[in-house]
Amino acid sequence: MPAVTLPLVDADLAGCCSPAGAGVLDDAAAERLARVFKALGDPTRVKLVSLIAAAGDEGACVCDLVEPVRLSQPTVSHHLRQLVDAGLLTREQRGRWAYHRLVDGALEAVAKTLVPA
Amino acid sequence: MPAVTLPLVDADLAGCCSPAGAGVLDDAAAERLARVFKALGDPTRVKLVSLIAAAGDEGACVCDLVEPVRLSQPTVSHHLRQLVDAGLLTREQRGRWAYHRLVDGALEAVAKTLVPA
DNA sequence: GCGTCCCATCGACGAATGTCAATATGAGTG
DNA sequence: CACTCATATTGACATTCGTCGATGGGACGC
Repeated sequence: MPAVTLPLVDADLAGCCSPAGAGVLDDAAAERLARVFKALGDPTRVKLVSLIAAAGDEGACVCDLVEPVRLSQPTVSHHLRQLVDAGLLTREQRGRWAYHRLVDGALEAVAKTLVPA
Repeated sequence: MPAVTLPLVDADLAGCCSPAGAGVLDDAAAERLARVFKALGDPTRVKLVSLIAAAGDEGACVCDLVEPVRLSQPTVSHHLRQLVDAGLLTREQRGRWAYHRLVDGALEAVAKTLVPA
C-alpha cells in the first residue's frame, strides 16, 4: 500500500457532477462519497482533522495529537490511517516522526459535493 | 420525539466558527459535526439524499425510494429516520404517505463547516 | 553494538451498525 | 365496521467499528 495517497477526493469526487445537490447519483458515486463522509463520521477524527488543519503546512506529528485527543497512541494511529485512506490526509515520514497534513483542496472538494453551485 | 426536527445543522453548525478549517474545535462541536457526517457515511443514505434532493420541494414518499435503493422497506425507513435525526431531512405526513424533503440550507451548512472562508 | 523514542500492526474485546422478516400502527376506502 | 395500503417499530442476526494492551520496527543517540 502506498501509504500516502488521495484515492477518492481528487480522483472522481471533484471532477464529476454535483452529486448530493441533484442528478440521482449512481451507486459507485454514492459509495465513494459515503466513504469520505464515514471517515469524518467520528468525533475523534473530526478533531484530528481540526488539529492538523490548525498545524498548517508544517504538519502535525502523532505525538502532538495523542494528548489533545485523550486516547491511546495505537488508537490515534488507527484513526489517522482511516483519514489517509479516505484521501483527506497525507502522511510523511520525517526522521522518526510521522507528519500529517491536510490534502490540498480535499475539504473543499467534499464541500463542493454538497452544494452543486 | 418530535419527528420533524433539525437538531444539529441549524442550531449550532452554521452559527459557530469555521470548524474543520481552523480553530482547534472543542469536543462538543466535534461531536455535533461527526453526527452529521456519520449520517452521510453510508452509501444508501447518500443515495437517499440524492434522490430526495432531486425530488425538489414536493418531496419524495418512502414508496418512491424503496425501489431505486433496492432494499427492504423497513431498512429504507430506518435510514430515513437517521437522516431526519441528523437534521438533514424533514418528514411530513400527507395522507397515508410520508414525504421527505431536504432541510433548507442543511447541506450548505455542512459545506460551510468544511471550508472556513 | 544497546537502548530509547516514535509510530504501526496485531489480537482481542464490547459496542454500534445495516439488514431483514414479522408485526404493529394509522390513515383511507368499502 | 372490516379491509387495504403506506409506513414505523420490534427482534434478531452477522458484520463492522472503536478501543486497548502487547508487540514489532525503524531512526536516532550513547
